[in-house]
Amino acid sequence: DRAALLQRFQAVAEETRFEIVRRLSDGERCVCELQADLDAAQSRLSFHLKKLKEAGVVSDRRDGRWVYYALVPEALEEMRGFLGEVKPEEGWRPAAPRSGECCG
Amino acid sequence: DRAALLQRFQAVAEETRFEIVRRLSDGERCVCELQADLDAAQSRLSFHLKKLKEAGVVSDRRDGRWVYYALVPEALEEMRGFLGEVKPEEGWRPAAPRSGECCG
DNA sequence: CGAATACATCAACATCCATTGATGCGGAGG
DNA sequence: CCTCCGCATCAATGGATGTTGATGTATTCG
Repeated sequence: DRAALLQRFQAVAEETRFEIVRRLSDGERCVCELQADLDAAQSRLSFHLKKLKEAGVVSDRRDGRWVYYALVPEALEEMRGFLGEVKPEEGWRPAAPRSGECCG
Repeated sequence: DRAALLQRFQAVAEETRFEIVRRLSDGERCVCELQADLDAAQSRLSFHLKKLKEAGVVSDRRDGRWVYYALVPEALEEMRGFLGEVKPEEGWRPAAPRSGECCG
């Protein structure tokens, strides 16, 4: 789904969430750990983690009173796939302006 | 550079610009072509193309009175690289809550 | 030159989005 | 139970960002 893919890019393309994703790179973390790492208010993290989860970029798991967040590999792979598809292999257009009026 | 990388994600993570990138997938296009394809106002496209260019995602080339925009493969590859790095291979953390207080 | 075309830029406005502090909720433990 | 802790949610605020219409600039052509 194209809208879902865009949503994932939007989720990652924010400073705080970008850093969260990097932190989750080497395994799951609970909110309070991220809170300490990023020196961010708790409600702020909750907000961003929710965005990431809604976009399908992370998953959450409850263990006692802690909630652990982890990356969803498939989501990242999907984004990677998009970037791979659009990347121009070698096929360039020879710049042929439309005949007569540019955009008839 | 980490800030530059984030900027690239921010550039792509917007609906109009996302579509522009898709359109540029099969070669360079002038603004008026994109304008027709996306049915968008000219000043709107100029605004978004500027953002993409500032982020290094596209390059522009002037030919007569037309300006052609094209994707920058290295930029897309860099983003791809990031997603590949953070993607958890198989290494999960066994969820060991911090001893005593969670975040001492 | 002067007119027309392709595009960039600007200011004003609208809209979305992140931050903050307060409150709510559920689980754990005395 | 009652309380503390980890986390989610909410309303209000503020700042960033996209949209629109007008104007500016460069280039081509008659």
